[in-house]
Parts: sequence; C-alpha cells; structure tokens
Amino acid sequence: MENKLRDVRRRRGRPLSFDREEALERAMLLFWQHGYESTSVGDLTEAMGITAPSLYAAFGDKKGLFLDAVRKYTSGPVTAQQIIDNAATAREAAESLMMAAAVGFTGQNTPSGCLLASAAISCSDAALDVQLALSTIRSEIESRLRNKIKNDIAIGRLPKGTAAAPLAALSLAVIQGMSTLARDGAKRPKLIEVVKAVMEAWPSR
Amino acid sequence: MENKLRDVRRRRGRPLSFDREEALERAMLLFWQHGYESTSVGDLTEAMGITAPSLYAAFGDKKGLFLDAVRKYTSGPVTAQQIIDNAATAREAAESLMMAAAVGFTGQNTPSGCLLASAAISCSDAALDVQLALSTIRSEIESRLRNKIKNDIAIGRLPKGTAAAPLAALSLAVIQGMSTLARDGAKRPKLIEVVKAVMEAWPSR
DNA sequence: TTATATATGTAATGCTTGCTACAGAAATAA
DNA sequence: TTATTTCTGTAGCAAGCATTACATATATAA
Repeated sequence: MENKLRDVRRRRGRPLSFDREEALERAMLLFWQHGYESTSVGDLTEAMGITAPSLYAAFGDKKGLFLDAVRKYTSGPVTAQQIIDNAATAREAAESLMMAAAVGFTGQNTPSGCLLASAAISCSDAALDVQLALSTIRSEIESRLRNKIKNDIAIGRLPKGTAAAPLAALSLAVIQGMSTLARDGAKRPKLIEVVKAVMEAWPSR
Repeated sequence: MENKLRDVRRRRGRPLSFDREEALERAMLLFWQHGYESTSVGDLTEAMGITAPSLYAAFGDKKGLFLDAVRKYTSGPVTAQQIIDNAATAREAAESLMMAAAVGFTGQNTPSGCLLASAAISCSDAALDVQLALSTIRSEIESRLRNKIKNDIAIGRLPKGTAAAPLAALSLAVIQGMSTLARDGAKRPKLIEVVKAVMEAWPSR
C-alpha cells in the first residue's frame, strides 16, 4: 500500500500561499463572536491574513465560508452526536451534552456562547438560508436526544409515563439559554450550577 | 383641576403627519423579526410609512428608535416586573414568567420569539451599546427573580438549602432558549410542555 | 521551452448603508 | 399680514458592503 503522504500529488498551478484550515479557524472565531451578518468580508480577510480574491477562490463566497466554518465548529474534538451516542443512558446524554455546552461556552481562548446558538438568530431575508442551516443542526441534536429518551422509556430505564419530547426540548432550550447567559458574562461555575439544577427535573433516580 | 386633554396646547410649527405610537409599533415589530443590525433604515421607513427625515426628527437616529421600540416592548400589557411582584410565591413567579414567555413568543400577530432575546445577540462593535442595553434588561429580570427566591427561602417557604441563583438563572436560560425554539418553529403547546418539565426541577411541593 | 492551470495583488465594480442639506409646506404667535 | 416654528419631500452625501475584472506570478505537464 502506497504511503498516503507521498500519494498526494501537487496540484497543477500556483500553490496556496496560506494554510486553509488555519484561515478557516480564524474565520470561525470571528463568526462565533460577531455572527454571520455582522461580520464583514473586510473583517474576515483582515483576520485571515488574505485578500478578498483569495478568500473567494478558496471558499466561494461569504455564505460558503460561513457554512465551512460551521462545519469546522461542529466537527470539533467532541461532537454532540458522539456525546449522545456514547452516553450509557438518556439522562447521562442530556447531562453530558449540557455540561459540554457549559464548558464550551466559557472557554478562555474562544468567544463566549455558542456559534450555532448565536451566529444567525435574527437576520435579514437575504440570510434566511443560513438561519435555516443552523436551525436544522439544532433540530437534529434535539431529535437525536429525544430518540435516546424514547428508547430509555421503551426499555424501562425511564418511567413509562415520561414525556420524551419536553425533556429533549428543555435540554436544548437550556443550552441555547446558557449561550446567552455566557455572552452576558456568566462564568463557567454558574452555568454548571444551572445544569445541575435542571437535571432535577428528570424522573427520580 | 384643569382637564388634562384641554391642557394640551398645540405645538407651534407644522404638526406631525403620522401617529408616533403607531409608527413606533411597526418599527418594534420589524426589529422583533429581523433584529437591530439586520433591519435597515430603509426597511423601517417603508414599514412606518414615513420618510427618513421624519424618522430622524422624531426618534433621533436608528439607535434611538430601537431603544424606544424596546421601551414599548417591555412596557406591554404585562411586564416581567409585574409578573414577579404580583406572584404569591417565587415558584409561582418563575412559572408565570415562563408561561407568559411561552405564550408571548408564539403570538399569531407578532414575530416568533422574544425581541429582548433575539434582536442583538451577536453584533458588530458599533452596536455593543445596544447589545449591552438588552443584556442589562435581562440581568435585571434575573436579579428580581433571584431576590424573590431568596425571600421565599428566608421565610421558610422554600427549603433552607435551596440555591437561589441557579434556579433564577435556569428560568432565564429557559426563557432565552424558548425564544430560539419558537423561532425554529416550535408551537405554543410544546413550549408550555417545556415549562411544565422545568418546573419539576423545583424543590418538592 | 512552451502550454496550461491555479493563485495573487491591485483596483474597481454596482449596491446598500445610515444620515442629512435644503427648500418648501403648514401650523401658531405677534 | 408677517414672523416664527416645526415638519415634510426630494435628493444626495460619504462610507461601507460583497464581489470581481484583470494583469501578473508561480506552479506542473508536455
């Protein structure tokens, strides 16, 4: 079997003068902080250290760059999907998800809050598709958690009468809300207390 | 005592050609839907039915108009402060507040979600003061609820060991989160279920 | 070498932004 | 009437927006 690194043929024309992933990382951080519409292409090129034509050649347009940044954001060290799937129980899945949010929203080297929860909450009609893209991601996480809860009910790990949808929606609502709390200045311990508090809403252990 | 209506002297120059409160109402609805920065002055003048010079004469500038719109939003039929103050218990205050949110975020003749929670979540540096204004309002509601909870603990209506701050923060987080859920298409019954679910987190009745 | 492909830097595109100068209109006060 | 005050409509401001045309630079392929 060939060495993968050696297998990578050089492209034909002039090579990129910048590290694509590093530039994308910087764009992501800017979108995270200021949101989609309030971040201008000028802001982006400055932060990424490249000129506009390079940006457009590498990422298509502002919208494409944003969606790429979202992809980078959601494929970090631990994804929501992994957290849910790896949890032993639905209860644990919800708690881990919210705890990861509490920690991720209060990082020292990243903007406060959540990119998915804050980058396109309200926008102009021109950005409705971007808004929808984020909304879809949020809904998928909620749906996955809801299914996990339903499963635990089905196998008797949660009481038969438990309402799955409200618990899943509540978890997502708390995550969205913690994003705003973090943006408003709430520190990590406070968010962790919020998670502990909301876990009391689950059926008695 | 003079009749107040007769007491209102006509102003000296040419009278306003539009109803100030009605125009402000329309501006509020537009800000509610699209947020502060994504609503342009052009959008506003069109919706308000007036020209730019009239807008600037009546409201100062875009920022002044927005803050006036926020004032109108927060001084509606029932304010958060009234809900908290009129509630018999802290528990009731939190529940009423969240229920009012669930209803208010899913009105038929208004945009989905909450103006305070969505109009300036992420913005450019130029709008940081607007962002701060909304953040301050949110914090004041949280603070008022927290004090109500502390009082109930002090008079023995809630268990001595109850943590007031997390319950207040959780309530606000759920409200912010429900705003996003509503914007994502959640209907009123779903939000009401979320409120019922989170109330289970309160100390046993 | 020459041809081809890709990326870059400069500079500009047309459009939208928030805002306002200015002249005229419409009211009250003298 | 005349003066004064206030608002309106037209028209336009400078600045910023996302995007791109174009010439040039730098790589591989023939």
